[in-house]
Amino acid sequence: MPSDTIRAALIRRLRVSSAITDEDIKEIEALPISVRQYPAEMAVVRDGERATDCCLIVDGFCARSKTIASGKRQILSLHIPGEIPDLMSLFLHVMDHDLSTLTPATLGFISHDNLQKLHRRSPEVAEMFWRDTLTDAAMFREWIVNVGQRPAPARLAHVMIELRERLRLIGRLDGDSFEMPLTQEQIGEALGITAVHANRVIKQVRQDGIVEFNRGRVTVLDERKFQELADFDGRYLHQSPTL
Amino acid sequence: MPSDTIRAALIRRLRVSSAITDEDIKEIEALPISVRQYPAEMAVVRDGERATDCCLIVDGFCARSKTIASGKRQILSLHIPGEIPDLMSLFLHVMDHDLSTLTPATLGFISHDNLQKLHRRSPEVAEMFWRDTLTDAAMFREWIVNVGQRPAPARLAHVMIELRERLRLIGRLDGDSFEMPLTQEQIGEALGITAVHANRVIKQVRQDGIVEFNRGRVTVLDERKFQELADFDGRYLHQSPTL
DNA sequence: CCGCGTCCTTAACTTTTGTTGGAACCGGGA
DNA sequence: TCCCGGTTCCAACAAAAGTTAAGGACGCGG
Repeated sequence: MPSDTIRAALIRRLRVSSAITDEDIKEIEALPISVRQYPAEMAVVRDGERATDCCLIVDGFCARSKTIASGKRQILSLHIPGEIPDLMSLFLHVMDHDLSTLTPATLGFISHDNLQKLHRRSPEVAEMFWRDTLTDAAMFREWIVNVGQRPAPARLAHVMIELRERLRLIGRLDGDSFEMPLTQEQIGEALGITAVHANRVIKQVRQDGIVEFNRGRVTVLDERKFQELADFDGRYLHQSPTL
Repeated sequence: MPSDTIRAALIRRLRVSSAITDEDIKEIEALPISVRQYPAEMAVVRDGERATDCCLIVDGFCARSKTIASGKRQILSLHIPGEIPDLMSLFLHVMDHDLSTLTPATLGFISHDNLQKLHRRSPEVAEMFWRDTLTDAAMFREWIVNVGQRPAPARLAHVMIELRERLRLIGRLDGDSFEMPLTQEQIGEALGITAVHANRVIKQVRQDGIVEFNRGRVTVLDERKFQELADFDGRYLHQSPTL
C-alpha cells in the first residue's frame, strides 16, 4: 500500500477538527510507519501492557474494551480508518484497557519516540494530537450517558448514529446503509446489555420499521424515527475547527 | 487565602503522575489565578458554553454531568481539590457537558491565554497537563464499565473506592471514613439508577455490614467485603510517575 | 456435499430495576 | 418554636433486563 494512502485518512480526519498547515502535513508525512496485517478478533494491545507504539488504523474496524473480574466485557469505543485509538499510550504508557480488531485490519505503527520528537518540535501538531485525545474523552462521556441513562433501543440507535456520522467524514457511507461489523454479542457488550436482550432490541427496531441490522451492516428504514429514538446531538464529536 | 495554598494541591497532584521539576513549579506558581466563591449546587460552566478559563478546585467538591432530552441526568465524574475538571476546554472550547459544584466551593480560574502561553513555552508542563486529561479519560473508561457491567451494589462501592483513593492522595481521609457529599438522588445519577433504587442499594450494603453512608459521609465497616464488592483495580488512575 | 461451529433467534422464567405515592426525618429560617 | 422543603426511606406494583435452554440459519473447511 502506498505511503500516502496510509496517511491520507489520518490527515483528512485531523483537518476536520484542527486548522492544519502544509508544514504540519509534511511533519506527519515524514513519520515512519510500519504496517502490519491483522486478522479479525485479534488483540492489538492488551490491558496491562506497556506500549511503545501507537496504532493508526489504515483499514478495518477496531474496538476498545475492558473486562472485569466476573468475566463480563464492556466495549468502550469503536474505531474506523484514520483513527489512532491508542494515542493515549503516548503518555499513559501502561494500558488500562484492550485494543483489538473487529474485522481483518491493516494497522500502521508509529513509535512513541518519533511522536514525542514531533511533539517537542511542533507545538501545533502536539496540540492537534492533544485535541484528538480530548474528543476521544468526549466520546467516552457520551458513551457513559448512553449506557447509564438511555433505554436499550435508544442506546442501540445512538451508537449506530455516532458510528455513521464518523463514517460519513471518511466517505464510508453507502446510501442509507453503512458497516457496523459487530456480532449481537458485541453489540450487547457495547450497550451494557446481554446478547439475548440485544437480539430482542434489534428485533424490536426492525419490527418498528426504524432500522435493519444484518451481518454487520446497518440500513436505516425511517430516518426520522431513527433520529428521534437515538436522541443524538453530534456536538460532542467536536467535528469542526473549533475556535 | 494565600497564593501558595491555592496552588499547593494542584502541584501535589501533578507531582504524583509526572516527574515535575522546580522550574515547572515556578512556571505554575507564576500563573495568575482569580479566585471566586461558589455556593453548593451551582453551575460553573454549562453544556454548550464557550469557556475562556479553566477552573481549579481550591476547596470543595464538583461534578460533571450531561442531561439528555428526556431530562435524565448522568453524572460523569466527581472532582476534589487540586483538580482542574475542565482542562479539556483549553482545546475543546465549546463545552459538551456541565460542570457544577456539589458543595460550597472555592474555585480558581486560570485563563486559556495564560495556559496556552505556558503550553508553548514549556513542553514539559504541556505534557503534564496532557497527561492529566488522559487520566481523566481513563476514569471515564472505568466509569463506562461501572455503569455498563457491574450490578448496582458494586457500582456504588466502586465509585466510593475511586473517590477514596483520590482523596487519600490529598490527605483527606479521616480514618475509615471520608466525604462523599452527594444526595441519594445524585448517587443514582452517578450510577445510572433511580434514586429509589440507590436507596435500596445503600440499605442493602448497610445491612450487610459493608459500608455506611450518611449525610455525605462514607464509613467503611468491612474493608475486605467492600473491596471484594467493588471489584476495584486502581491501575486506571495512573497514580505513579509512569515511565 | 456434509458436518461443524458460530451466530442468530426465540421461549419461559427469574431477577433487577423503574414507578408511584406516601410517611418519617431533619435542618434552617421566620 | 414551629413550619417548610428537601431528603431519606419504604412498600406495592410494573417494566426492563438477565438467565437458561434449545432450535435453526449460515458459512467454511474437509
